[in-house]
Amino acid sequence: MTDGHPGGFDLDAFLPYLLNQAAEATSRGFAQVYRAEYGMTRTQWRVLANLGRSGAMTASDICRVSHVEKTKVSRAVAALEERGFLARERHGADRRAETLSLRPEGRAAFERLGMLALDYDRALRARLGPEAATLARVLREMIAAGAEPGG
Amino acid sequence: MTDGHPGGFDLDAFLPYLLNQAAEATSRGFAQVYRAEYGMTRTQWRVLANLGRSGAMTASDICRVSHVEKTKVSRAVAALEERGFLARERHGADRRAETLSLRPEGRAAFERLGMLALDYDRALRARLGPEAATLARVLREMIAAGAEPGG
DNA sequence: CGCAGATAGTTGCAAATGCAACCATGTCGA
DNA sequence: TCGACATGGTTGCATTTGCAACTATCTGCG
Repeated sequence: MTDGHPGGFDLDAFLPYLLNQAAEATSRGFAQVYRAEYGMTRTQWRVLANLGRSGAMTASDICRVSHVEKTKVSRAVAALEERGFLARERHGADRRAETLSLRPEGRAAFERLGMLALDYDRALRARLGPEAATLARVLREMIAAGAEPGG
Repeated sequence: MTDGHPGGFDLDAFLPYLLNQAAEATSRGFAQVYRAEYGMTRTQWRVLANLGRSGAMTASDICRVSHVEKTKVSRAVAALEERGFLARERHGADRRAETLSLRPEGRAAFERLGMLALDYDRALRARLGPEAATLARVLREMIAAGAEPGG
């Protein structure tokens, strides 16, 4: 499949590369959907999905949970608010933070996209066969563990 | 971990999301390396790695093989050439295309980074245990198949 | 031949990103 | 109570990206 590599490095076996390619390929497909339907960015979709899943939370909660840079979250939140998808409310106990929660429009978008995502995922899993479940489990473990060799 | 979702969509089981998180986490770690050592971009590293693996090839070959946008490749190639890492040569048969090949500096960088990547990958696999091999195989299948449910 | 596409690669421009700097608030210990 | 430092969030700026043109070359067909 590949020719000899002096140091023995084989790009086709390098996990970060494989993960990136697979992630890019699968994400690109679904990106079409939320982009066409709602003109949303990948980050916006991720923020929406997190809020849809976990209910009200702060921006830094989202950062922690989704491992997305805080400026990315900040701007996605601003965009989603602009569209009326979410509301911010000063957090009672800590006035630096604000509690984010989906407004009806945002919830509707989340539910519609959630349905489409489910379809997408089912199709993907159907193609992968029984190993899809293993894949998902291993990925979850990697993410939970920090996914860095040195971490 | 998650509460009930109206449509049954579960973000924690959504493969594109999991793949992205895992890819981001693993790539970020290695990005430190080629960034610190050579000030390279992710795309530049990928182009370098492809050239290092497959020898001389054209930019569009790289696009096809690595599924990277052609403008990204174009700019990465320009940057790598600027640093003296690669040479372009007009393709004999097709004068639109140019054959890219690593120059000694580029090859040296590839070999050094290849070694480091190998270490990185080994550490990652050690953490994952026996399922690392399965993971790699499934990812390769996904990539080969286009990785899109509809494809 | 000569013209209608395809394909290789670059460029312009708007949008998205990363990083550091920046406020505002909160926490903790002397 | 005060000052040092941590944390939530935003903003500025340079870099990177994506997409749509655009040039140049190639291919195929009437």
